[in-house]
Amino acid sequence: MTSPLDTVFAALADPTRRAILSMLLEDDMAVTDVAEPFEMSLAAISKHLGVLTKAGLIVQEKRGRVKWCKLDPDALRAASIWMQSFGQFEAVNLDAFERFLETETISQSTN
Amino acid sequence: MTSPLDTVFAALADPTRRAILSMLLEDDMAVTDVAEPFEMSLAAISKHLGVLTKAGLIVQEKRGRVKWCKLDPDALRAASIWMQSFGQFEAVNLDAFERFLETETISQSTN
DNA sequence: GCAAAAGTCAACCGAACGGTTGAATAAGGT
DNA sequence: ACCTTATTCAACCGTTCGGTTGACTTTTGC
Repeated sequence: MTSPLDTVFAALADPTRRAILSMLLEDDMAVTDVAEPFEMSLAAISKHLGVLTKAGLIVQEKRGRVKWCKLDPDALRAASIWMQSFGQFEAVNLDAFERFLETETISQSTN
Repeated sequence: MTSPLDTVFAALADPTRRAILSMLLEDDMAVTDVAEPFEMSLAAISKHLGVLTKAGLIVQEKRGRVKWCKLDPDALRAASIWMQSFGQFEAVNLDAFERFLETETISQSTN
């Protein structure tokens, strides 16, 4: 048996997939549009979206010939709850968080 | 370049490693004692501890011939902060959390 | 009706993962 | 000194991962 946390964390372990989640945080997107900023094939992105879907992090809904991807925060919430057992995290420090997101973005673009 | 989040989430993606973290949450432990409840070789556990160490989730300190493992919540905090950008998580619901930990433990023992 | 667009599928590839075993190293106990 | 305990190392093995390519399906626009 594999716990849902296995798939959620495994999905989050890839920088491309985290970047996709960030993009979807801003707006729902079609598969092709998700793929556009990346330097890899559409098929590769399609696979990544499959991983995110299986992990329950996004949902995909086909309308016409385009498949829309939208964030589904429930699985993330479960994982977040798990993590908070360690370290008794205080309320999010937004300053630290923004600095953090910035370095994340930079390290992505230099992949 | 690989982001620290890559290694943290990858480390968390394995149920054995999450179980080890749970154990270390209660107390610092020697490698042999960490290995005891698991049905795999000591070498395998040693590898898992290596992964957790590289991810910064634990620290290992050798004293005499035994190597002590203790939790290091800093890396987890960073990952947790990242996750909280999705879903605007409210303060932890402790009831839900305990139910959750329970199912986690069960799904582990039936591996 | 047909070409183009959106997306997936299947086969393949090299690298990383999770485990094993057996040998090696280091420190303690007596 | 020597056996035991604690832990790692190295080599190996099968499976999964992240990517590619090329063929395929479905929908749309003209």
